[in-house]
Amino acid sequence: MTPDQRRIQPRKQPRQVRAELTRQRILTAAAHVFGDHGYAAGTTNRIAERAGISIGSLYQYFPNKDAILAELLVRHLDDGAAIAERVQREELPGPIEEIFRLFVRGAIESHLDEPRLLRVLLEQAPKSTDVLERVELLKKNLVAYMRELLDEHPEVRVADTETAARLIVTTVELVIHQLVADHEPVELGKLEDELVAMLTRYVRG
Amino acid sequence: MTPDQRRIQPRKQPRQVRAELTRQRILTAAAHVFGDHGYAAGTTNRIAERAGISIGSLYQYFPNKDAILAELLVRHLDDGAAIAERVQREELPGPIEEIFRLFVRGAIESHLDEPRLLRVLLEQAPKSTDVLERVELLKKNLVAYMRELLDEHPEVRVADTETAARLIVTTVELVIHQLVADHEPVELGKLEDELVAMLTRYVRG
DNA sequence: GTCTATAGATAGATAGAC
DNA sequence: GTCTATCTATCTATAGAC
Repeated sequence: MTPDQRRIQPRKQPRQVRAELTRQRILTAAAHVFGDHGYAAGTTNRIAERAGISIGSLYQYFPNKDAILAELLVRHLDDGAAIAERVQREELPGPIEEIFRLFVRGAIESHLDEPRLLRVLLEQAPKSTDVLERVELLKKNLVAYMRELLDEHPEVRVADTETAARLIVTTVELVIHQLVADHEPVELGKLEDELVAMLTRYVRG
Repeated sequence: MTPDQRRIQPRKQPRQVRAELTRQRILTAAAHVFGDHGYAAGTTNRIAERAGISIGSLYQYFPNKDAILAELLVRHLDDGAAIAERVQREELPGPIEEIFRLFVRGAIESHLDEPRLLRVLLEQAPKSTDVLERVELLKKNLVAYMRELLDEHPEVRVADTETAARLIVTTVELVIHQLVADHEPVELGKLEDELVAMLTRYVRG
């Protein structure tokens, strides 16, 4: 950026900030539209309309429809990774039940915002190889971490920790995707309790 | 049908049989096409091509694309219901672990044929209210039956059997959808064992 | 920078010949 | 009954005015 450009716009709301705001408006609108209508019926026209801009403007911020989807998914994955990291730092100690509870609760939290959107993202959206790789990598990391945890924790008595880790990660992911989308928050507490109980009793043998 | 009509076509391959055969050809082709390409890219043209008929003929047998999807899904649901009934007749006696094994194995069996198709049917296909109601009803029945089973079985020590039944049915359904599609048959045995173990230890407290 | 208008592509579905 | 040819609708994406 040259000094000239800085002098031209000395007011508030410099270009980049305003542009970033519009980007966010589009992403938020897209999240609602995809969540409400699904992938195919979540048209770029609808997104632009909901964002309060024209279709032409939308294409100034994103090269195509799938780029919007990809950004929404990456955003969610980053959330998930952040939560996973947080959990991994916090809870080396404690009973296995508490560890599972942190894990499950983190997963629930990261799905509370837009549960219907997430099902669209993960189930319907055509994923680019790039995004697919990210998903696979994140899941692989989770499984590896879970296996390590099972191997090291004294309470755990399951034999095949690799299979167990995959089963646990898959179960938590899938059950939460479905249950968060279908149930009221008041019931989520109970489901969390039962899911944690199921996993705990499983690994204790 | 009048006597005249009977006399006009005395050969083999009466109309209805041949028509039913064509219907089945279309459904089989559609199963492959949807499984391979997904919902959106599973076009009626591709289905007709794979079935070896023209697009016009296809529309003589089905009113629209979604009717084909719906019939495939209903067919699968009927399979599932049949298996559930079979299990319900067989296994009042025996340890809870064996009951879960029948349940899980039945679920796996009914997904072995066309796992990728099933994911498309259940995740991507826009479901009509009619089909949605059928799915809900089947699931409700399964949950009710599972709850009854938990309530009556002496080994079961879980408190909230309603929530537990829903968690179990959801877990089996989702985990199997995903795992059958993703894994080789050789691994399915291990996953079955672990899933059964998880459920058994869960309800035993 | 934002808009309107529209190009370009492809889908589902139908008409009408044979 | 089956086909080809085509209609209609709808979507993504772009061009060009302001």
